[in-house]
Amino acid sequence: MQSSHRNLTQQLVHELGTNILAGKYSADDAMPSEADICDQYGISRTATREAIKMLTAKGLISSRPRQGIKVLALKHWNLFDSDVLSWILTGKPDLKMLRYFLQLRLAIEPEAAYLAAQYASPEALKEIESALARMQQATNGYDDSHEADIEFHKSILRASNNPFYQQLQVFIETALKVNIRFTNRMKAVTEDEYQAHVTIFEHIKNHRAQAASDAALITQKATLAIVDDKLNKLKK
Amino acid sequence: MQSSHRNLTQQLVHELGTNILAGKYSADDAMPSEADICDQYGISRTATREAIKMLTAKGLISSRPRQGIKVLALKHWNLFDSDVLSWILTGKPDLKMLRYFLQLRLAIEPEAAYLAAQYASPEALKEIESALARMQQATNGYDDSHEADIEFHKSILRASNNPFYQQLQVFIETALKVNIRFTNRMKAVTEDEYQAHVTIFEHIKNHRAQAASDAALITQKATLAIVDDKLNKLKK
DNA sequence: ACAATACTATTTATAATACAAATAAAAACA
DNA sequence: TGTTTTTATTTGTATTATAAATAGTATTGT
Repeated sequence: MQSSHRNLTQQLVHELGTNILAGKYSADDAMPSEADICDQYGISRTATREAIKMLTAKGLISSRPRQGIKVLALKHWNLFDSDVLSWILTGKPDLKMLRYFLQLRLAIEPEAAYLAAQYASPEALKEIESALARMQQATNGYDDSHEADIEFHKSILRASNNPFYQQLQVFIETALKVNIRFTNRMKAVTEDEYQAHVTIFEHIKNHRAQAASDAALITQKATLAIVDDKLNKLKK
Repeated sequence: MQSSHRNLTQQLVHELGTNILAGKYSADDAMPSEADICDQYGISRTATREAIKMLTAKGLISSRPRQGIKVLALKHWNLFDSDVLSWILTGKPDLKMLRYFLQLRLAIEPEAAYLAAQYASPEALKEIESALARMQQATNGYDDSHEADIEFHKSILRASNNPFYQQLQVFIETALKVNIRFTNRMKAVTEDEYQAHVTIFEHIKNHRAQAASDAALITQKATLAIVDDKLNKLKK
């Protein structure tokens, strides 16, 4: 178990969480009992149980007398929990997972742009604009373009003025990171991509909600189409 | 603390969770310490700490030495956690909250219908159809129409074949329950509403993805417009 | 007077032990 | 064979003790 600034319980949560997401305990009954975990990691039952409770709260496992600890089915997992999302990222997501992410981004982001155009505060607008500026600098090599890209998408969610959309920031961030990993570009964001982002921002700034939504939709559809295509070819 | 079939830790999680969502500890430092909670509910530190860890895992609180336990800002809460959603429902959500729900449903449900039209399995289609049948029976007074309505919307999410959309079943269910509470209808779902649902199903069944999405969108927009209107009038 | 440092008190973090409760599996029984 | 009882295993709860972290206070040196 890696040493760290975090306490024992949190370290164990992280360790077991990554293992579960990596499918290490998929053999159904392969999840160790409380006592096993204590032995294996050399820590007390107190810390172990608290870690187990945290994973239970995130929907990853169940823990009952005599039955022991079991990894639950995927449908019980809190997939929008930021820890769970970070563990997905650790666990080598495949193309299918990328498609799942894109399919939800396609729903979320255009509507978030719509809401941002309606409700964004001046401060929220400034945040979007500053992320955009960082992207431009990055095309000149002065900044990390992908980081700025992520910040742009997150700032629109914040501008939506809706706590549910705001909560989805980590989801979108993870989706973008998975996407970046697959497109495998060491290269920065292209000029075309940057211009598409500028268009979205201009529409938001000028309160053209439907136009902002449409502009966001187009990019999403294009990206998803490419991945759908790849997956269809793989099937053959 | 209500007695129940659940164990002490789970009872305490529920108790504290509902209190937090009800804004009982909003006074910043009003959250009691471990020792206080033990006294107040007459239970051991073990059970108390495990409950605190579960609430921490859901993003509701933080707990650090010397600082004690604090309710975190809304943006840290895992709003898509099914427990948190159930506690929102307990906590008398207002019109603004209903709008937040509707704004996200507007994004999710049309796209879910789109995906269902593309990917639904025969079994998934049967589930949608059977929910629809229950709605029709309900117009004749033989079933709970709202329950059937909720089941209809959830079955489309399941049919999407995407774990993220499937995970949002509890969110949509909660959104519908909040909506039902506000429209305050003792009456069943109307014939018009039922027909709108039939249309969506037919499009899904016949793989007309865009038509299914559009049909789902129309109802959502109408509902949101009504609530937006109410809120605007309240501001004046 | 001020800044840096050391101290102290409070609260959570971890460990260890003991026993209670739940329950799956095995044994006894009708 | 089907039902009931027993048993063994695993988690649930309680208690006590000590360690670690840290906000607030006091001290010290300049």
